[in-house]
Amino acid sequence: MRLEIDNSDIPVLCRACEARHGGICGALDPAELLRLGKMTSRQRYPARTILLTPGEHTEYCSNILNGVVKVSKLLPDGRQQVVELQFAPDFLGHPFAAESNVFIETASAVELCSFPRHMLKSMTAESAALQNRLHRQVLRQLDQARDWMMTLGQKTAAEKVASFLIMLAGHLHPSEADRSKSFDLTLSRMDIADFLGLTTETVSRQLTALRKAGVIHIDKARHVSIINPQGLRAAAAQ
Amino acid sequence: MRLEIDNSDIPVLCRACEARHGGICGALDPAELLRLGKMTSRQRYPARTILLTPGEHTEYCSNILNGVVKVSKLLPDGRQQVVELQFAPDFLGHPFAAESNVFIETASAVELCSFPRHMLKSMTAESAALQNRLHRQVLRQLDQARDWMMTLGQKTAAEKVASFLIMLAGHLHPSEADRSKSFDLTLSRMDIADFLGLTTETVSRQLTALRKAGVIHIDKARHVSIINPQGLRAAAAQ
DNA sequence: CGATATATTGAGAAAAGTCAAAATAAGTGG
DNA sequence: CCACTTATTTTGACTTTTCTCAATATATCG
Repeated sequence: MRLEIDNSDIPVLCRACEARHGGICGALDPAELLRLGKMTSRQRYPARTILLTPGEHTEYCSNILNGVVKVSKLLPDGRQQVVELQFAPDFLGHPFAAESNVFIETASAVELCSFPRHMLKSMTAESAALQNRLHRQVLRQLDQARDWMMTLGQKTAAEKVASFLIMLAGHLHPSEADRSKSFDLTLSRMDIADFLGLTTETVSRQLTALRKAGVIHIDKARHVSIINPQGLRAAAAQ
Repeated sequence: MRLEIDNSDIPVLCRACEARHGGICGALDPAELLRLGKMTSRQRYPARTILLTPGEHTEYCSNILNGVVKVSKLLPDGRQQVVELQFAPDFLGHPFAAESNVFIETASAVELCSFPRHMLKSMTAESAALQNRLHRQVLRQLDQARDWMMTLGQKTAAEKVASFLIMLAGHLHPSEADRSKSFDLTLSRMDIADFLGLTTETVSRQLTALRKAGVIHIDKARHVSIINPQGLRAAAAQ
């Protein structure tokens, strides 16, 4: 049996999918993929689209195909904490609960592959590998959340901003070597501040300090190049 | 068939276990419980026992039967962030990885029910219900971690301390009504500070402020009674 | 009861926040 | 493409919060 015969069983949508192997779909065999593919729709959202608000019900889950998604929590008085940034090929949504307890918004232009939650439910019941993959992603998310708790609770403003740049560079350019990374921030100073537990002014001042120290270069406020990765790591206390 | 016949299949150890129904064992049928029970040992640890350090390998997982377990992360320079407090009947350990990336220590006298990690691995492969329960616990832990990120990033020292007391009261007296809760702090001021991203002095000052405001009563530094639960919630910004 | 660890309190220093203004970037219609 | 408007970012001066260091008080343990 030739490979392309196998491949022909895979939905066209999935064959071209950048996220297929890394995301939860990597745990599915062609038959399962076909079943899921029939219920799936691919959608584009511009930056700053609200995808879900706390208390809102949804019957859909998604895979992130590209772009950055911002997950945050709100206090009654309006204070906001960004609790996670999600990148392709992350799974987005709650496999068991219909009601969201977080605020989910696109931070850049985003493409999602969405499918009904009940599909996920029935497929996890059949495929231990799928549930395993979902389980592992949540463990990874928990670990990241804990790392961020360390940043939020113990680090100084300068260390927080440096840590943020390192984290973002790692997600946007996972394969590249350390030196001279260059990327778009996507998030506004306000978003970064809400992620780091700082104010926009403090974020701006710390970015300026890193720039003046020759560690990074900033172009038009949103585009960052890391000139001295080692210096940045030192500034992040890592 | 009488109930006690069913019950006789359950290991003696498990029959008397306070955590059986709430913890992961609640997902197991008597046969599975018996299999796991044979590999299980119940152990007591005094307060401040180090259970696992970052990088250390372990081939065991546990259920917490009672007591409080402190999970923390360390920075190279010694700064510490407590990233979670775990209570009975939580599952303790990583179902997939042998190497720990956190520092785990008992915060009070603790009783654990430990079993080999490979047992968990083989049992999750067979029982979707067990994997599901583990998966749900991690989702709950992630949600708690996110709530704590909000506390760490956005709240003032006063709000952090009030939030901590509410959280602890909820875990130590889950069934009781709100009014006049009374409990032991278990953690030192240092531990609380490392959990809240504050210093011991600030924690102490904020506790004193709550005491002087008539919201709580403190006895011998470690025993707290909540006099005005509503005032405490208001102080926590929740 | 004394010794040691833990917690509280006070005074001054440092970090980050607030408010206001200026500078830069982005969006819009001619 | 440019001028104009609006939003975002940066910078400065000052305030507040929390930290640091030191002293005192209180608990815990043998």
